Amino acid sequence: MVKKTATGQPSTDEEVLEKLAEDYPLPKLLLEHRGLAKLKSTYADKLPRMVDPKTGRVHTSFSQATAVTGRLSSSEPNLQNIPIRTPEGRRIRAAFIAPRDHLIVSADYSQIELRIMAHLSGDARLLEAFAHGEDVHRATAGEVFGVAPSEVTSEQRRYAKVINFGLIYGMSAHGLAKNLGIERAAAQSWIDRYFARYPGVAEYMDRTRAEAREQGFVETVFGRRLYLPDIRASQAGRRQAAERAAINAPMQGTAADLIKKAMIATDAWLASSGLESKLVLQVHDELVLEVPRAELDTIREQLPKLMGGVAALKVPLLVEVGAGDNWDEAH
DNA sequence: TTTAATGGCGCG
DNA sequence: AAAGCGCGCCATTAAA
Repeated sequence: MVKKTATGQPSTDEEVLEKLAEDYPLPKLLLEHRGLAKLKSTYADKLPRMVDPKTGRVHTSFSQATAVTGRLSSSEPNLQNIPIRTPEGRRIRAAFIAPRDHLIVSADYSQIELRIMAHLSGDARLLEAFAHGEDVHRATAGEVFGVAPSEVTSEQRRYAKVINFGLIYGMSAHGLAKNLGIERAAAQSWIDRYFARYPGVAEYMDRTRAEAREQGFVETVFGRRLYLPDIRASQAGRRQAAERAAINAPMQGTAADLIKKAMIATDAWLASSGLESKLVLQVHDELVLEVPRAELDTIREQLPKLMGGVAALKVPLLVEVGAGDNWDEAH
């Protein structure tokens, strides 16, 4: 039976259409059309109309008190959802260009939420993987599949990546099974194997759910709270949704705290150093700057140190920097 | 014409 | 019944 929407209508979302595309030619065409229509209406048609005639730039508005986890949100236009995942979408991103004699620099925290999970859980294997600068998805695959990291196949790494992300979101065996296209029981056994290899993470998840239930809130590393009114709901669905939010919020929220500290540190540094580089955007785990070519080496050297040094967690904070004539090339 | 709900989908 | 967190915005439809 096909998936239903909230109002009981048959769903035509991407997952359903991909499935139908196995048997019919039309769904594929519809997906293509939808993807292109999305790019045209939301970005290609819209953004040029939002250029401020006074500055020649697109100016977003950042809200500091919208997202419950402490993230900023961006609107009118939202510049935190500019496409990057498809070649067609990247052409939109490439339209964000640096002024003459400047470059766009992007500096993003690598695997920030998984690093925070390692910090919060204190799990020995996870801490060690990050301490040694390992490819964490590969390391996880090695543990879960019982092979040496060097023997991990791309398929195994893909599985491990889905598991790692799933953990951050409080995903169930059902969700993992659907995502990987495997049986629920098989998904559960992967989760069991994960927790057997990373017992600190399992304890952390239990501890967080218990804390949420007892206190009615969870906290980030820096103490910002997310209240969870549904954590004791009699309706299981609402209660489980609150539990997933409780699992996710300390990780997403701590990441938000860290990048806010990084923004403050970056602004203070640029202001005090006489540099002409400017912070122009924040995209959750990424800072975007406009940098005079003459300052590129300085920014490349100093910015990762600055961003990585805003807090001393039990794992190093790695920052990846890219530069280019436009925002796409900066990645 | 504006507002609200809905389904869908762009990003981290 | 739902089973994956957090956002904002599009087109469409219906109501105000």
